[in-house]
Amino acid sequence: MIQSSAKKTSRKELLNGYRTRSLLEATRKVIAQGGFDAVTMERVSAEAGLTKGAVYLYFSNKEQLILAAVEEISSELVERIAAEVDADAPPWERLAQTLRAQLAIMDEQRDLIRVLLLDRRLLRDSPGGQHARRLFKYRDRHEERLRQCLDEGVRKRIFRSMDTAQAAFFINEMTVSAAGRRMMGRGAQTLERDIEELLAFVGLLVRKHARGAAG
Amino acid sequence: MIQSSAKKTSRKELLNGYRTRSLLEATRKVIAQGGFDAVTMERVSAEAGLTKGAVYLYFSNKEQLILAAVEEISSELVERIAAEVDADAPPWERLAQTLRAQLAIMDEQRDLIRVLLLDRRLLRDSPGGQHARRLFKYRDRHEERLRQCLDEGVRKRIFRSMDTAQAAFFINEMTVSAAGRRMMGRGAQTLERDIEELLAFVGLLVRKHARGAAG
Amino acid sequence: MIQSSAKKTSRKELLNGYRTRSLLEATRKVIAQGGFDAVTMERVSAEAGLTKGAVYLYFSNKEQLILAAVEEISSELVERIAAEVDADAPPWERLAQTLRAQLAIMDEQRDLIRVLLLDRRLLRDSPGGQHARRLFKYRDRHEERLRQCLDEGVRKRIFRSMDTAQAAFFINEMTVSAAGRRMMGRGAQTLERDIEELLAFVGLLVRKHARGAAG
Amino acid sequence: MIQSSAKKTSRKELLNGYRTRSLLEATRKVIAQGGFDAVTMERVSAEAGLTKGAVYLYFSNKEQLILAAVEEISSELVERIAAEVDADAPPWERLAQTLRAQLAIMDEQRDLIRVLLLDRRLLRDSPGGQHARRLFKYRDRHEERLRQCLDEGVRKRIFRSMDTAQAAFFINEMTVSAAGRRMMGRGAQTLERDIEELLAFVGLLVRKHARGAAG
DNA sequence: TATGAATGAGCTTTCATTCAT
DNA sequence: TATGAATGAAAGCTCATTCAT
Repeated sequence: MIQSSAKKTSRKELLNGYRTRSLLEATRKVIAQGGFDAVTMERVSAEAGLTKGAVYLYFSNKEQLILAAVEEISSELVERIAAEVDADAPPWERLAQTLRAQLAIMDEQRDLIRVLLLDRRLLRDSPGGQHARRLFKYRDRHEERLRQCLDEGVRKRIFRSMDTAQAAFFINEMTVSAAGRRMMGRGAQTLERDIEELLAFVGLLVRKHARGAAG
Repeated sequence: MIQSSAKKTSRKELLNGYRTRSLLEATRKVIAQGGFDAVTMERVSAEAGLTKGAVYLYFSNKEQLILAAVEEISSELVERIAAEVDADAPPWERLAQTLRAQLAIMDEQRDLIRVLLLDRRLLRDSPGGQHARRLFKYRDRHEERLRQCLDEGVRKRIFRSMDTAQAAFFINEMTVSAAGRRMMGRGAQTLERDIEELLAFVGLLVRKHARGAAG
Repeated sequence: MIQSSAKKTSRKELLNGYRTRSLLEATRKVIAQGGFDAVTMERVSAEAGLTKGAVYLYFSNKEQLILAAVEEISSELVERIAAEVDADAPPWERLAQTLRAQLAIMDEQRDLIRVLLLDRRLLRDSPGGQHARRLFKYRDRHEERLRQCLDEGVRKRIFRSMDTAQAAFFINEMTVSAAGRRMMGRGAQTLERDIEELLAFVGLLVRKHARGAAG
Repeated sequence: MIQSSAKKTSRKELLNGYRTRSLLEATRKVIAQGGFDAVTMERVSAEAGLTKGAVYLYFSNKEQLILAAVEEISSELVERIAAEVDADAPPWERLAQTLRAQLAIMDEQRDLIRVLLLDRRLLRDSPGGQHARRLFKYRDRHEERLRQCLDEGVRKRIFRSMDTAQAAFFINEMTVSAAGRRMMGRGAQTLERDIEELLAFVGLLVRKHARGAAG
C-alpha cells in the first residue's frame, strides 16, 4: 500500500515535472521567437499542448512563469560553460576555454540570448529587487569561477596582480558585450574571429608579459 | 506687416517647439519612473498637461514618441560627455576625463539610464532594424571619439599598439557595465571609487608601462 | 465513458453554436435598428448578453462578424424565397410566385433589408473584392433560379425568346427596386398593389402575347 | 459709395462662392477616392487648400457638407443627361438617347458613382427623412422627363399603353442597375454593349411591335 | 488535473467640433 | 475670414486571470 501510494505520488510528480518542463520549454521558444512581449498565456500554453487555465496549475502567474524560464536558461548557460572547461588546465588556458565556450554557446542560442541581452526588464520590475537577486545568482556563480581562475593565475605569477573580483566582472561583461555585438550583426564575420579578438584584449588585461598584440 | 507675420509664425513655432519638448520631457519622466511599459499616451499627455489626443499633433504615434525621447536622451548623453573633455589634454587624461564624465552623467540620471540599460527593446522590434540603426549612431559617435583618443596615444607611444576600434568598443562597454552595476546597487559605495576602479582596469588594457596596479 | 465524452463535446458545441447564433442575431438587430455604423462591439455584445471581449471568442474581428451576419441574412432570404415556390407550377406562375415571395419577405424584414439596400459598403471595402465575391454568391443563386424559370418559359413558347441571364438580372433588379421603393415610403399603399404593379411590368417584358395591360 | 459697398459685397460673395465650390469639389474627390468614410474634415479641407476650422465657415457641419456635395453631384448628373437629349427627336430615340447618356456619364465618373450607388446612407440617417426628400428631388426630375417621353410615345401609339410613371421608375432603375453592374466588373466588356443590351430590354418593355429581339 | 468561456480593465488611435488668436 | 491647437468621446482589440464544469 505504501509502495503503491509512493508510486502514485511519484507518478504525479513525474507528470507534474513533465508539464512544468514542457511549459518552460514552450516559454523559451516563445521568448526566442518574439521577445517577452510575445509571451502570452495563450501562446505558451498552446505551444505546450495545454490550455490557458492549466498553466495556472503549475505557475501562479505569468511573472513566475517567465522568471522560472529565464532562471532555467541562465542556470543551464552557466553550467554548460563550466562543463566545457578542463579543470586541470593552466589558468590562461582555462580562462580562454571559458570565454570560448561562453561565446560559442550564446551564439548557438542566438535568438534566445539576443532577447535576454536586449530585454532585462526582469531585473527591474520586482519589488525589493527579488527577481534581480534570484537571477544574479547565476551570474555570480559564473564570475566566481572566473575569479578562481584569475586567482590561480595571479598566485602562479602568470597573471598580473589585480583585484580579481573586479577583473572577473569586467571580463564577463566584455564577453557578453562581444556576444551582443555579434547578435546585432556588428561583430566579425566568423565566431572564431570574435573569440580571438576578445581573447586578445582579455590577454592584455590579465597576462603579465603580454606584448601589445591585440590587433 | 512682414515683421508681424514673422512674429506670428515664430510664436507658433515656439509653441510647437515648447509642446514637443514638453512631451519629450514628460516621456523621459515616465520612462525613468516606470520603464517603457509605463509609457502610455494617457500618462505622458497628463504629465505634459494635455489630453491624449493632443499628443498626436506632435508625434504620429507612440513608437515615434518613444523613439524621439530615447534619441534625445542618447544624443544629449554623448554630447554632454564630450563637453566635459579637454581636447588639448594628453591621451590618457582625455580618456580618463571621458570615462569619468560618462559615469558621472549616467549616475546623475540614474533612474532614466537604468531603464535604458535594462530595456533595449527598441534595438529589436523595428522592421529592418531601422530603430537600431538610428540609435547606434550616437553610440558610434562616442566610440569614435574614444578611438581617436586611443589612436593618438598609440601614435605617441603612450599606449600599446592595438586595434583601437575594438578597444574603443570594449572600453565603452566596460564603462557602461560599471554604470549598470552601480545602478543595480552592486557597485562600490561611492561613485569616485567606481570610477577609479574602472580607470585602473582600462589603464591595464591600454597603457604601455602599466604596473599591475588595478587593485 | 465514450458517451459522456461525446455528450460533453456536444454540449460545448451546442453552447458555441448558441453563442454564435445569438451574436449574429444581435448583430442583425443592431443593423436593422441603426445601420452598419451602429454596429459596435460594445452594442452587439450587450445585446447578446456578453461583454466586448467575449465576441472575439466567436469572431476574429468586427469585419468578420458583420460579414457573417450579412451572409446569413442573404442566404436565408434566398432560401426562403425558393421555399415559397411550387417547382411544378408553369413558368409564369413560378416567376410570379418568386417575385411575390421576394417582395413579401423583404417587406417582412423591412428595417433590416432597408439597411442592406441602402448600404452596400461591404461590396466595396474588401481587398480584391473578396467580400463582394462571397456575397454575390447568394444573388447569383437567386438569379440562376429566375433564369431556369425563364428558360423553361422560352422553351415552351410562353415567353418571348431572349437572353434569359440578362432578363433574370433585370427582373431581380426591378423587384429589389420595388422593394426599396416601398421601404422609402414611396411605394403604393399596400404590398399587394406593389406586387401587382411589378408583375404587370415583368409580364410586359417576358410574356409573348402580353397586351399593354401594365396600368 | 453705394456702388463700392455693392462691389465689396459682390467680392465677398464671389470669394464665398469660390470657397464653397472648392470645398464641394474637394469633397467629391475624397468621396470618389475613398468612399464616405474617407471624408474627414481634415482631408477635405486640405484638399481644398484650407484648414479644418475654415470649413465650418461655409458648412455648419460635416453632414451638411456631404449632403451639399451629393446634391451637387445628383443635380449635375441629371442636367448633363438632359443636355444630351434632342428634345425634338421622336420618343424612342429620345428615350434611347437618355439612357445612353445616363450610362455614359455614369461610366465617365465611375469612381464617384460607384460610391453613390453602393452607399446610400444619406437616404437613411436624417430625422424625418429630410435628406432623403432633398435628394429624391433630382431623381424625380429625371423620372419625370422619362415619363414625358413615354407619355408622348403612348399618345403617338408607338409605345404600348401603360402606367408611365411606374414605367419611368422601372426604366430608371434598370439603367442604374446596368451602370452598377458595370462598376462591379460584372457588366459586358464594352460600354456600348451594355447600352445595347439595356435598350433591348427597355424596348421589349415599352415598344409596341417589338419582336423578341433582346438577345 | 484540465478545460475554455467569460470578464474587465487597459491600450492606441481617430475625428468632429470648438475657440482663442 | 482663417488658423490650428486642443478637446473629449468613442471605437476596436488584447490579455491576464478566474471559475464552473
